[in-house]
Amino acid sequence: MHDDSLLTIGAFAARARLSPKALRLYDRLGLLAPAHVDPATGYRWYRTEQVDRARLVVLLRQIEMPLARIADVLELPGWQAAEALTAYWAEVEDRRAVQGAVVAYLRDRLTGRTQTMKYEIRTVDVAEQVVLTERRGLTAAELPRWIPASLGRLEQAAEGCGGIAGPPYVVYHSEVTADDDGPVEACLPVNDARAAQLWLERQRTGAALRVEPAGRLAYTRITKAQVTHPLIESAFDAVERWTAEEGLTITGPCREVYFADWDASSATDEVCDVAFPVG
Amino acid sequence: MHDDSLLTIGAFAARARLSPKALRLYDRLGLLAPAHVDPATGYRWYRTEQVDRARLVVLLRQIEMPLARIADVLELPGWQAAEALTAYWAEVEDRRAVQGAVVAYLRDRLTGRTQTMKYEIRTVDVAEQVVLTERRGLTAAELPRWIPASLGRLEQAAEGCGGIAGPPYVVYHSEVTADDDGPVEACLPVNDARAAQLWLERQRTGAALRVEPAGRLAYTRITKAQVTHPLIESAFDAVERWTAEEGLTITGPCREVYFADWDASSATDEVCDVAFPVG
DNA sequence: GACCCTCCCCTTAGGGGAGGGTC
DNA sequence: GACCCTCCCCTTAGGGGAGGGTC
Repeated sequence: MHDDSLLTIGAFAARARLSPKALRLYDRLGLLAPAHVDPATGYRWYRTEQVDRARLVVLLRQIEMPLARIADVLELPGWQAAEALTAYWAEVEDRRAVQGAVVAYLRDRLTGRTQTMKYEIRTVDVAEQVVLTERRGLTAAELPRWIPASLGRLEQAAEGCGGIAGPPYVVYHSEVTADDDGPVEACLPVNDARAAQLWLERQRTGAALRVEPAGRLAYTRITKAQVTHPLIESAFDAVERWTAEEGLTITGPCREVYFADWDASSATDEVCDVAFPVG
Repeated sequence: MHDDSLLTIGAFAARARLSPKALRLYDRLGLLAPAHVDPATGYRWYRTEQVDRARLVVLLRQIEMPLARIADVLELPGWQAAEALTAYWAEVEDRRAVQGAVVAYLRDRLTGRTQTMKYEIRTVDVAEQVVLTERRGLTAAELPRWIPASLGRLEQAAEGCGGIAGPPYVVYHSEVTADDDGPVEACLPVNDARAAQLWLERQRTGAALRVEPAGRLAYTRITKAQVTHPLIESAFDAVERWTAEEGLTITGPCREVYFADWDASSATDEVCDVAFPVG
């Protein structure tokens, strides 16, 4: 009746190393339709050449790519498919890097705060700076949205103020607790203080201008994966403990200095200094 | 009516950084029961001290630990909880290592068999060996179960044959294809050929004794993550291509030599040599 | 008015059947 | 007799409502 070279669903499944159940699903989703379906019996018949495509699906499922995304990849020509694969895997690895940081934090916490996490602490002397700032009372949950938005506005504004003179940073004027945050200040050093003054008077935005005094910072450098609650707290804790051990005094509120391009960084790239002014 | 220090589900959720929906689920699963439930209204009331436990659940969910497993971890004392966490994460990393190998293979395949995967090929001269063997026709799907079972039996048997004289290996007497495998032979070198002969006559098991002639092997060393279809095929391919390039001739069937303790190895440990006899 | 309650439906990728034809 | 078909139910960790009380 039908072509002898056609395979039943069971035979095809065995060749492709997957189950008839899976094949019926892939058929229904349009991912891998049988070469022929008997209109009377509903029997599915597959062609031997379809095994390659089926095997590819099996492999992509092995790396847990969702079927919808697999469908997209299957439509792409080879090299673009390889790029899509690479992009997908990069997402997976980034997520895993963040999770790895969480695991490190948890291990510490569960073993009873033995704090085995290692942070390398350094100090740096910074000169006086004129900074454009925005200030606001925020809860911890609002921070991840507000910080980029505020820094974005400040960068925009800096163009009229002689340009950006250094990396943006965020100052936490009250204790960084998880339950409620006090005033938070986004800061961006600018080159031209007088232009900034004039600009502010004209614009009447929420921004302000102030002078950040020269001083010494104790800091530790962390990766993008670590810039998240509650991980980042353990970095702050580490700097605080270190200053105490060194006999230094904390002379101001803690801050995060974002020295790298956030969007261009991957989870394991260092992007931020967690710092306290010390004396 | 109720204690002023109690929190509503909404307030508690905000502090713990999760949703009321999630809290109701955790309540139902017995993972995190409210301190008090009003019998008349069904309102859930949480105590402030419960926030820590809730935060712990949030962190464990961030690393995608299943709720059932989280429930177990929560019952453990601190250091054991840390061990359970470590065990869980090791599983995750192992799975990811295997998937990483699949990604590498796929990248090659999708970019059109440019075969960018690098295998370091070496040769080694092996002396004549007396080996205890089991032989059987198997499909690829049956291999992962049969190999360890067979080698287990041979190890058992080797005790009566002067002990194990070298790493076990598996010989594929027909082409290693995915669709159907021909005869496969599990081999274990033993020290005492005469004892083995006597032992075999007494036992009448499925095992046999033969002499593996001395010769040269071309091989590449692979990790546990790579010992899986279809990855391992690309390793065999690489060895085959290398022998052709070197002007060598393949003089016998290919084999896998398991030189490391399989169960004690992690996914990224090297465990196996993929080899061809060459002349 | 804002908050809380209990259903109920939905999502992913199939596996495990039941009940009934088909090679 | 072994294989295939189409339902139908089940699993995870919640999110999105609807409809109706509660602070």
